[in-house]
Amino acid sequence: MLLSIEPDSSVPIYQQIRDRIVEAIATGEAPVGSGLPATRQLAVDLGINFHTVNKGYDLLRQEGLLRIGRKAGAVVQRDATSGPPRPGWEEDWTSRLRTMLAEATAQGLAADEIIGHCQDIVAGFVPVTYDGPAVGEAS
Amino acid sequence: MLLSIEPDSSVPIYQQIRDRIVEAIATGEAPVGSGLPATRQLAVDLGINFHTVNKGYDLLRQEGLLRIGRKAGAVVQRDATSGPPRPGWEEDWTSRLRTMLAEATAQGLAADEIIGHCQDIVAGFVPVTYDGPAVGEAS
DNA sequence: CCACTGTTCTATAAGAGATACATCATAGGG
DNA sequence: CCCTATGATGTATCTCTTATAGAACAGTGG
Repeated sequence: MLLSIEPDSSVPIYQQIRDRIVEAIATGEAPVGSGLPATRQLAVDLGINFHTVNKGYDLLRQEGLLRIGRKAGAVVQRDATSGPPRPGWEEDWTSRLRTMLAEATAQGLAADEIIGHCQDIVAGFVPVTYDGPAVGEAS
Repeated sequence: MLLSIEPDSSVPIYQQIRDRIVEAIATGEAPVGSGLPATRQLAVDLGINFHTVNKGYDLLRQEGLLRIGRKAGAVVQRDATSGPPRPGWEEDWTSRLRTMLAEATAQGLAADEIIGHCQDIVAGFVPVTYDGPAVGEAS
């Protein structure tokens, strides 16, 4: 897990951490069951405060993508087998996606160009499936 | 132009205003050349401060989607004929889209489901074309 | 005892509102 | 016809609240 942060960006650092990890889950770089770095360790690596990392992890926990425990640290949890997303997630996500696609349309991108971009991006992702041992689970 | 705002949302009000207007441009509800309500008027209608509205309008101006003048107020400007988006826009947009699609993948949505959502949304948009008189232009 | 996470507290910056100022259009009087 | 008054609009400055980021401390399990 190697992620980089832009300290001078307008998006909060904890949001950047959350985004990069979400992308790592989608690309398969952080498969379900794999452990993420400890909050303080990652904070040192990024040169930021560990509380900021903690906030990013907590966001992912609220989204059901992470399980945080003392023993194993942060473990990627969400997959097709761990139940559906929390209620209302799909509506919220669709709404945000709508805004994003509207922006592209307003900027002059044609419909097929937009869909092409989406396909290119999704093609780089792998479906989340859990094929390893129960890392972080009680023995 | 009828737009509603969620005052208790976590996303800033000025961002909501910007998002709703972007969507209105994409759906054709606010075609290029049409005028938006005056900042103070819209602020009264929404029950918020006019400065907040002004900030939302200013965002759209920076994105090249709006032209603000005393005479005609805020006028939708961006279309295919008013030049390309500002440099770096497409890279930034693609990056944000990537995060959004990764989120859906991590939540368990299949690739074809994601693309289907995108197609459904884009199908509700109309290409931005300017077919009216030069509203707000010097005579 | 060591390695982790969780909690509480404190500066700094962003969001939202209130107020005051500058600018332009239009109407009315000279 | 020109000048000025008034209203509308956009712009700038200030203040209050909240969120963000950082620092020190406490709790928990191996």
